[in-house]
Amino acid sequence: MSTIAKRDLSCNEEESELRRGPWTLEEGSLLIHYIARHGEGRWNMLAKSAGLKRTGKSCRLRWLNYLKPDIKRGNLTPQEQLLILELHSKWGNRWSKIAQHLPGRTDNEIKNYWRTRVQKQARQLNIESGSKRFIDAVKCFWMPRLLQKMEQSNSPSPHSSMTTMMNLGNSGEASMSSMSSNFNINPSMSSSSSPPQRKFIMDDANHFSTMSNPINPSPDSFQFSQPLEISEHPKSPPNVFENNVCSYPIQDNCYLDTNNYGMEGINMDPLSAMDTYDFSQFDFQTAGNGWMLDSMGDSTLWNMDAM
DNA sequence: AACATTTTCAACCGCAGTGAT
DNA sequence: GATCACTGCGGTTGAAAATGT
Repeated sequence: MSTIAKRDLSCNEEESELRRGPWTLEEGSLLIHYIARHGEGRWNMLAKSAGLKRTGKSCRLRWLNYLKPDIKRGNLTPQEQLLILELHSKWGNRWSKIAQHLPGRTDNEIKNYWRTRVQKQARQLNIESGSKRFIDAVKCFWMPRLLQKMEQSNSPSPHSSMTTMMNLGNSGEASMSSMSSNFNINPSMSSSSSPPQRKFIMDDANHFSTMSNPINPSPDSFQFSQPLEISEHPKSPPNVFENNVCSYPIQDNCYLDTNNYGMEGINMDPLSAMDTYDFSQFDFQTAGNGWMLDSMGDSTLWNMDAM
């Protein structure tokens, strides 16, 4: 153990008494009640004062990742997954920063999601998870599928969930817009029964809406409560975004232009993208392991249907 | 049912940044 | 400016749970 780690234990004479490993209910209860009375912070002192035989660090982690009342539990929604993908493409492994935009989700949870789900996909595609190829694949397949799932499960109150989720920064430009400003989700890519084709549109007022009929927009829209933020990230391929027109860079010098409000607009669905994209660059490992069918469980998004 | 393998995720570690002394 | 204590972040680990054979 390093000297720093020893220092973290703060009092060597107490080192042997410090507990490690999984927290017990009793410890959690002690921590909750202490914080309820005295608030959080000053973790080393808190640990001692609360009578916990834990390091301050351990207390902080347990509180922030598990015990804090506003922690959201359960699977990440498609909306949240989509946001993680998008924000990661901009900021990389800035888990804490990404978590700030997902209320109730912790950096640890997002990090775990990325490592266990997203990187797994990358491995199975035989591409590096941070590479441009992977980002392209995410945008061409995963994001449209997530958007479709969002649309399919368009719960009774999409407004509230998306408004919460989209409560981003205020530097002025859209992040979700890069993949959702206006493009079609073609249900043919995954379903034998075909609901009407729908479009995702974001207007100048950050209204993010879906439309089954572009002339007569449906009411199932939601609004970004603040202008969305985008920031430079070297790993992110360039997006062209002007006047709510999004062009996807799907290959070098080749863009999918979503500048079309009509039903004949260019599809962004995976099947169509497949027609355009040169997938010979991917070394798909489809034989034997069935990754496309089973790799994501309920969140199987890159399935054989889509391919 | 039993065992093996894989997946998940809570917890730990080391490091960097910051403020106080 | 040097040192120390503390906090927060990102990477990693390993036990438990889930899944496969």
